[in-house]
Amino acid sequence: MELKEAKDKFIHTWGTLATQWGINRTMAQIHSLLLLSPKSMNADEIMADLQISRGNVNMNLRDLMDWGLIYKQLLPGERKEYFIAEKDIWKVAKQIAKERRRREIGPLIDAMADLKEGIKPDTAEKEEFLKIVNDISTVTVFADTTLTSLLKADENWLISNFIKVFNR
Amino acid sequence: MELKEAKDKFIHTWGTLATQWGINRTMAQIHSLLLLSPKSMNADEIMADLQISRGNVNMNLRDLMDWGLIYKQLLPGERKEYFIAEKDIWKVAKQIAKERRRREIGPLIDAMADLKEGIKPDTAEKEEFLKIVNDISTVTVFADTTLTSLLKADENWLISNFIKVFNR
DNA sequence: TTGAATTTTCAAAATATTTTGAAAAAAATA
DNA sequence: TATTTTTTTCAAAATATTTTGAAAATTCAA
Repeated sequence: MELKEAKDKFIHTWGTLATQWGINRTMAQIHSLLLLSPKSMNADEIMADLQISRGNVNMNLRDLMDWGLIYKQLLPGERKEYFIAEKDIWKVAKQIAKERRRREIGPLIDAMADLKEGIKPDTAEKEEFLKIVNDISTVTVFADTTLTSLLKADENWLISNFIKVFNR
Repeated sequence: MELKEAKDKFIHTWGTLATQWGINRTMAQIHSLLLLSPKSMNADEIMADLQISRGNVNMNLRDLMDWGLIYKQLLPGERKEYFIAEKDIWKVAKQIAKERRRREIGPLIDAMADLKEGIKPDTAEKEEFLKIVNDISTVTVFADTTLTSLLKADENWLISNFIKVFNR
């Protein structure tokens, strides 16, 4: 397998897998392209490389910046904007986890809180309903708290700690 | 807010959020309907309640069983199949985590392993490429290991352990 | 067995999401 | 300021996913 082939495979795999977990294909492809690129790239280069439209590139570069996975780089003497990916994979993983926590767990916590407030347990049925809402609330808040504290921890502590957990 | 209204809100919220994380809306709605239902339900009841087609109900009940979130219940004297949701929210959370680990992390580990095998580091460029693949491999395997060990742990230990982590 | 009840399948339709590309806006230069 | 380059926007088109519903398969009782 040659390098070009391997890179293409990497980009393709990343793109395909991403769709399975709610990230769109193009965003994942641009991300992997930049991850593998030794130098920063501009919109035209990305368009040419992945054969996609300017609007699509622009949109997804924006999303990737929102996710904190790439940075804009202004090169002196260059009009165009260049983009470079965060190469520290631990940071990448943290960013992804952080963003997914915000998107997936946050709204659930809010929704459960609303329901808890809105219903008073004055019948057996309502009590039963509130039991489930409360259970979900507990688990969700727990997951959120756990993830948050993990994300605050630094890499080395994280690894050593979980080697312990794993060896239990 | 009355009970019916709250239940509808719950089902609707669950369904909407689910789409944000790769689970389809109907599957999430059927799941929450069964989660809130004190008794098991058959396909016709679910169809009537959510106003969806038989095929759709059948398909998603099957998926929910694959996820381990609902069980088939054969009632004596009844021809129809009845379905009941796992009500223990800790088990539900574990099942979801387990399934997502299998779908999201597994294929990534495999893909990285393939790339590592296929490329030999005989040039600087290839070495650089392999560095990234290896980094991703490490983080991914770490996440997988961590999740697996967490899933093996029991609820009480899990909570007490993470209270410690959190208080650090 | 047969036939009625129930479940499953799957092509076509409906819906949702992503992508395009050209026009508008913004930024940089002269 | 006027002009050119670059970025952004967004309605329409393309693509992908979900849903329907009727036919086929299966299951069960007699």
